[in-house]
Amino acid sequence: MIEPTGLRARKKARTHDAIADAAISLFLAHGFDQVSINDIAAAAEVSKPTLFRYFATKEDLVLHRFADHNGEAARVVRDRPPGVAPVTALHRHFRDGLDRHEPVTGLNDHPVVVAFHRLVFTTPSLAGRLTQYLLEDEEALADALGPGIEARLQAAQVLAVQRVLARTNWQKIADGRSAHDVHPEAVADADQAFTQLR
Amino acid sequence: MIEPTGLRARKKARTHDAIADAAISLFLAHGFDQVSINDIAAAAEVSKPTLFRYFATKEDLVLHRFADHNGEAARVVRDRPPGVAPVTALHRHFRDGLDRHEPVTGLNDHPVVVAFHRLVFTTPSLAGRLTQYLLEDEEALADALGPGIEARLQAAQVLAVQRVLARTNWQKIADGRSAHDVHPEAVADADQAFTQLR
DNA sequence: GTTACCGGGTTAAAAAAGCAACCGGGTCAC
DNA sequence: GTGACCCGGTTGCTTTTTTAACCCGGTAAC
Repeated sequence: MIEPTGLRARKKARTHDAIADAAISLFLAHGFDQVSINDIAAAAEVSKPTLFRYFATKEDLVLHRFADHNGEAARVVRDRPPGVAPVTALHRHFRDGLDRHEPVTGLNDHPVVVAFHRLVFTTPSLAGRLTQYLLEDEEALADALGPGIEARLQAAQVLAVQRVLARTNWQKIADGRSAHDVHPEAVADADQAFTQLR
Repeated sequence: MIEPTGLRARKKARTHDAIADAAISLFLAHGFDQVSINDIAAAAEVSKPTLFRYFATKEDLVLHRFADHNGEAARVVRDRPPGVAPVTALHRHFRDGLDRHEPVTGLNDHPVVVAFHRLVFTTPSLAGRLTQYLLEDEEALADALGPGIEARLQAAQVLAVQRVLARTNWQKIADGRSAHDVHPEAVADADQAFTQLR
């Protein structure tokens, strides 16, 4: 997967990042609804149509970071080593995420990450759009698990589990505890939840 | 002269500066002939045709700084206060340049300015193109001075004087002396030369 | 109750930039 | 001497970006 490193691609990536960075820092500073698209475009030194060529909606300016994880669950299942059950692979992957303190797991106490999550969870339109992403993820995972209603159900349950685990972790950290401190509980919760899934 | 502050103009100016800065720093580091247009375009993160849309020739990458002074002599004459002779106005303007240690006067000991001048004077194609610029300047000055052969002659003499004065100043500084040290001689030389012009 | 503004989002046309391929002159190898 | 390269510079086509204008829903003023 050697992507083109031409001038065009490089500048596109830079513009994308410039817009996203400007948007998120403005949102964190003043709140989602207090910042207009025009403000962001001006801060990123880009015109409004250009901004919308990179991000379909205002919400996506925030959520593209989650979108990066789009289809991740499905990929984990598809790429699992032979002889490993799908749920086991997902379990391991989630635990790896906890160990690496990945933001998606909620187990990250970096101030900007915490602030970012609070922004998402406390802004209705963002939380709403985020669930849309989760639904797409769910569908992809279902396809990876196979045909039939059982696959669909399992996919829904897995993503529900991950969502609850992540929110629980984030809540503990938002209450002031450190990621390191929370880690054991997070692992225990995950182990229990995933074991129950089988 | 309120120039547009739109995005287009701003980015154009930035691209222009990026190309010029990349070019000059590469030229100073490795010499004019040792650096190719492709090197400069790559360093400025710009394509070759784009580079040539901003600068007509390789030489102009260096000389656009002189080009900024294009028509300056003519402007000084046109804008002189009433009752002041053209040569007097030019004389004063040159002396102001000396006092402000403007690079065009040669009386500037900043290392990159000195290196820049050496680059120009020791590279034949650059020195050649520079005289082209001087000729245009001369014509403009002649027009500002009025019609007829006398105006043309005087214009030629004024620019010749300025050129010699600047080169003399630069030579002294290239020999290791400081601009502050050379300043009195430079003023004396200028006063003598301009007085003789009348 | 319209009038007028503001915010998210779209459109069409024109400018700018990128890319690839080329030209013409020089130079070096063989 | 001819074939292969490099360099300065150009050309035509495509992609990207800007600009200004607009649509639509909400909301505040009068």
